[in-house]
Amino acid sequence: MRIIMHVDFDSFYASLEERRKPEIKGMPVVICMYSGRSAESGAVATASYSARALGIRAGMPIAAAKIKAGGESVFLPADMEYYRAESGKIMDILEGYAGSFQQASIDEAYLDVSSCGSYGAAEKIAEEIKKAVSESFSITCSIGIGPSRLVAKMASGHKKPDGLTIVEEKGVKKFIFPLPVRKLHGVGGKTAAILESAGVKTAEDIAGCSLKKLEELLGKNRARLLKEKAEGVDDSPVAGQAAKQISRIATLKADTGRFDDIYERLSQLAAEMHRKIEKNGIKFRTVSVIIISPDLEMRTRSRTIQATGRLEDIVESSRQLLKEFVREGMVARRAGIRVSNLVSGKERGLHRFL
DNA sequence: CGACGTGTAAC
DNA sequence: CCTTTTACACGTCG
Repeated sequence: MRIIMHVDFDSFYASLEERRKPEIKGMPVVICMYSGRSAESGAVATASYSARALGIRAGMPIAAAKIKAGGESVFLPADMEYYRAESGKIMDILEGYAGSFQQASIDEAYLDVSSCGSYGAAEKIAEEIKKAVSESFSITCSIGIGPSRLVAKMASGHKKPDGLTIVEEKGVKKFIFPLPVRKLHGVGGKTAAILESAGVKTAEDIAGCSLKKLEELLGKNRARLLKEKAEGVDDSPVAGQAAKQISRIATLKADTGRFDDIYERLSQLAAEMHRKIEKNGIKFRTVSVIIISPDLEMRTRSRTIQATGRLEDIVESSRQLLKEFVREGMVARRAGIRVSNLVSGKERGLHRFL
């Protein structure tokens, strides 16, 4: 039987800024992604716990957060380079405690600690990790331990910040069943509304629901995946996975339908993306252009070509795709670029044999 | 089946 | 007033 740990750094960006600027410690700290179109346009990336107490949440417009904040609070621009560098150092420490390891995002990781033998031993490791991370990096984290990634993740979310929650196999149903459907990973507002209007309110309701009925509500695959989650079933291994797509998107200074304006920005994004592609030795077959209109609707156009890693191929494909958008009279608030159908650099492709 | 466009979700 | 990046599912078309 496996023992999996999920480690989640508490309000990570805000915690790093408080460490850098001790004078703001304890104040409501709001880390912002500024879009650059006006002084305050943008969204909240992370709010410290004292900022959350004021009702400030990730994803909220900065202007809305400022209204909630009132007086004594600190709004800072996100410094992603710094956060990524610090994250990398912490992840290196965590990896040392795991049989297998998977970084799930900049501030989350899964550790397979099965080889420690017992939940008691896993708890000791978790305490050691908290101590090491706190001493070396001055941040707290919340840790969940369970028999699967699914349960470990839900456990880490149970008590925050600085929490440690253990859910053993025998306690899984008791832990999951009372949860409102919205709390299950993969259930957002839309899905929750569908389920609730069908009288399905808790994880236990999902578990008790026939697969057929659930499929009518959500479709075949989502129904199966959600039922497994509600029942606490998850066999997915802790293992890194190759990326399947790489994208870059940016907000434009002003809404525009002009080819030249959008093309200039797409070219910059393509160059940025290409550095990452080079670094990873990746090739791709599909290039997409993403346009977000002033009413925030997303549109994409894509084109599949011969496997390539060249910047010129990204730029040329995106030029053609953007032409289509402009011809259709599309106006852009934001514009971006994506490569997918990734092929690892060494693979030459099956066409050699066909 | 592969390609394409959209929707949902999480961080 | 409304960021950024990634993943997955689903419908449609040829």
